[in-house]
Amino acid sequence: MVELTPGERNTLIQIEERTRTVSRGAVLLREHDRMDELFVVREGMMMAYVLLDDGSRQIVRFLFPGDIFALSALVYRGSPDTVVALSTAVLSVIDRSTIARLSEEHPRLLCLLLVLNQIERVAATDRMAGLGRTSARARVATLLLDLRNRMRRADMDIDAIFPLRLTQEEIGDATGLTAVHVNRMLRQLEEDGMIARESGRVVIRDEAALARETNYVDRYNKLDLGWLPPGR
Amino acid sequence: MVELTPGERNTLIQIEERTRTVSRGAVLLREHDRMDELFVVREGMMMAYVLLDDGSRQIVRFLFPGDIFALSALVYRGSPDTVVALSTAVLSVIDRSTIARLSEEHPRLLCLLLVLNQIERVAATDRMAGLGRTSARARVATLLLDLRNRMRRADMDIDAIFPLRLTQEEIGDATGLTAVHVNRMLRQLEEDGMIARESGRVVIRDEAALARETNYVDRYNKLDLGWLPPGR
DNA sequence: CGCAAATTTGAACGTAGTCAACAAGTGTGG
DNA sequence: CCACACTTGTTGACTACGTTCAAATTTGCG
Repeated sequence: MVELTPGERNTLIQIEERTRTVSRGAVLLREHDRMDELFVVREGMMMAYVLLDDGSRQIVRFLFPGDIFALSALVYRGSPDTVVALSTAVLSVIDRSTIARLSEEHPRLLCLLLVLNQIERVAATDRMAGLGRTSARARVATLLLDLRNRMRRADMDIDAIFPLRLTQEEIGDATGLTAVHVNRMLRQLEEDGMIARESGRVVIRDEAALARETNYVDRYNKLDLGWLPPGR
Repeated sequence: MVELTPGERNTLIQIEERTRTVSRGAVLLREHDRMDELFVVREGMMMAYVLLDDGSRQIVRFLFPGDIFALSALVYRGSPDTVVALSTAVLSVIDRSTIARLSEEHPRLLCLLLVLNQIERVAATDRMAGLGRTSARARVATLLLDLRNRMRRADMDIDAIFPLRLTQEEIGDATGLTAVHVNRMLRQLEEDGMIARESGRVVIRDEAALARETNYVDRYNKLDLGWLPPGR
């Protein structure tokens, strides 16, 4: 994204030194839990969700290598959401006081944090538009494309085939649908030749057609970071 | 929120010096427009929305005094959304290079920017949960409460009565509903004695009951900013 | 005052939800 | 290594929430 200076690179390595491994299914953080650390995903896949009063669940974010989360520890004592590992995952653990230090010693890195935040914020509005204004079929198609692309960013071996690692219920909780209806939509996409499924893996058979169904935009593209201050 | 140092206060005043007034209905920024400035709302009310291919619209954010927007100019050249004034509004205009300067001279202010970002991100996940997992009635009720509270933050005169300044179509575009259904929900809330309406103004008649319908959380409360670096 | 925009209402429709039953996987302990 | 239990996926029938379409009414602006 940006060429880092040796000083910045070293600082990052230092910051990300302390790691923790969580195994598939483990709950890293529960809603309302006290928190005072941030995390960076190094390996694996996770998800963040909220539970509503009536027991229903909304998955608000999937996390892949490179993603920072629990940044809300910078603002709230209690976690706004629950974070669970969908595969065994390795995390860097960062104390929130580190951010204060960073802001003074490496202003450009803090600006980059702001940049990551913005990318996410825009991605969040995309999801909002999807939830509010698109069909069940489009939402499922969008999720599949998004997951594939984000897995690909971490593992360039992934191309048309990728491991889904989600139950249909989870897909539903991410897209605002029921598991039953997700099943029907997947089936439809399969019958229409856009995807195939084989024991937990999804095959994208006709990416162009699938993309035409969706409102998916890759927000990690076309960045313009010309305004950044010089690195230290 | 935080006690600013005189130096920080002066810097902020300087940064926010350049203002612009936009009149009701004016489009400040159009989706995909080139942009290289940020804005802070000083007075008035605005909204940001995206248009989907099929012509439908999703309002992704309402803006009130104190809100910063077009921060995505720090990341993208083209605006991800359209921003329109819902009332005559006064804005501070900030060049994006100012953020770079700020990061070097006033690290704590940049941290506060990060904090604002986080508040918004969490509010965005609330809205996602609302869109994905709550009834039409709950969404409308949540919007009303949210708008009232945010107007109140800028104008403490506002209590149970507030000017809506939105058409039912706009409420629909914010909540993922049709104008027709919004009408029915407003009517229902009115019949149930929770609200009343009088020429563009809404009266909250039973706030407790209304709140019970919603998943609304005021995210500007209970902040914990103990980690911030010292101000300069 | 007149016109366009916004609201209101009713009726018919359709997308997605609910409920239920069964099949297929998956993992675990004997 | 198999048997059993439990989770996940699949399918059908029925329901319901919200949409669509259309027309009448009200509101507010120029």
